[in-house]
Amino acid sequence: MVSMSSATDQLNDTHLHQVRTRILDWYAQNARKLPWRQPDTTAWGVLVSEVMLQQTQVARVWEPWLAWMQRWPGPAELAAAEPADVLIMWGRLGYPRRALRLHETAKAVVEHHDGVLPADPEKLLALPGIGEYTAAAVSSFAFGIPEVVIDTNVRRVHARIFTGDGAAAPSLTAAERRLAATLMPETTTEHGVAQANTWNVATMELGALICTARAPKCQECPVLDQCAWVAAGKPEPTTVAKTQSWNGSDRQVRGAIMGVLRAQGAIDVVHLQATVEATGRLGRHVPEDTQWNRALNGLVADGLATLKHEVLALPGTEN
DNA sequence: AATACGGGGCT
DNA sequence: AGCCCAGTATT
Repeated sequence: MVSMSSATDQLNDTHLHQVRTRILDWYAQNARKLPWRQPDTTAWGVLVSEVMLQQTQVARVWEPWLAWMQRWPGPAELAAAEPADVLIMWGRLGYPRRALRLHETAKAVVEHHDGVLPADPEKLLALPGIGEYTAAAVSSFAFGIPEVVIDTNVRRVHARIFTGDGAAAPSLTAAERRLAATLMPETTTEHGVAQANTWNVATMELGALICTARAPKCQECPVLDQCAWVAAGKPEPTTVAKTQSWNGSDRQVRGAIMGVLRAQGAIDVVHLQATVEATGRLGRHVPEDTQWNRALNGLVADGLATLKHEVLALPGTEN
C-alpha cells in the first residue's frame, strides 16, 4: 500500500497532465447522454437529479426524474405541492426523507432566495438535504463554479490511480480532500474553469463506467498504464465496509409501510390497517408489535406518515 | 467516528 | 447472500 503523502510526492506535472488529458478525452467520447445533462436542464433540474442520485443508481433515477420535472419544473411548483403527493411521486427511489428535504428546499428557495436556486456552495449547503457533495456538484455542474466534487466514484478513482489502493477509506479523509484539490485543473483562465468542471464529471463517469467497485474494466481504461493500483498488481482492498443487515430490520418494515401508504394514495395511517388487510400482507417479514409500532412512530416523527386521527387499532396492536 | 436511513440490481 | 450505489443528518 502506498501512503497518501508519497502518492502526492510522486505526482509530477507531466504524469498529472497526461492523466487529465486522457480522462477528459475519454469523457468527450464516452459520456452518457443522461437527461439531466441536456443543455436545457435548469439548475433546479440538476439539483433534483443530484438528490435523487444520492445512494441511488442512474438507471433507477432516469424515468422518475423525467416524470418529476414534468410535474414540478421548478422550485415554485414543488413548493406548492402537498407533502403526501411529493412522497408518493418519489415512489421507490428509496430514502424517502430525501423527497421531504427537497420539498423543504423548494419552499426555502421561494421564501429566502426569490425563487432562484443560489449558485454559492455555502448557500446551497445551508438548504435541507444538501450536503458537501451535492452543494459542490450543483455549483460545478449547474453553475460552472469549479468546486472540488468528491463522490464515491471520484474517491475510488483517485485511490486507484494515485494512491494505489483498490478502494477508498470508509469515510472521506482530509488527505483525500487535499489530493482531489491538487488534481483539479488550474482555474486561472475561463478555459481552465470549464476544464475543471468537466474534470469533475469525467472522473465520476470513469468511476461509474470503467473504474467500478467490482470487476473494473481496466482493459478499457484510458489511464491503465498510469494507474498505481494496476502497477501494484491490483491488490485486494484492505478495508471492507461492513454491510448493514436488511432482513427483519426496521428499515425493511418502514419501507414496507411506505409502500402500503403509496399504494393507498395517501400517507395518513388512519386507513393503514384496512389497506394492509385489503392488500393481503405487508411483505415477507411480519414484524412483532414492538417493531411495528417503532417503525410507524418513527415514520410519523419523520413526517413520512401522518396521523390525522387517533388510530384505534393497528395490525397486531389490539389488546 | 458511528449509526440510521430504501430499495433494487449485480455477482 | 453479500456488495454496492452521484450521501445526509444525527448522535
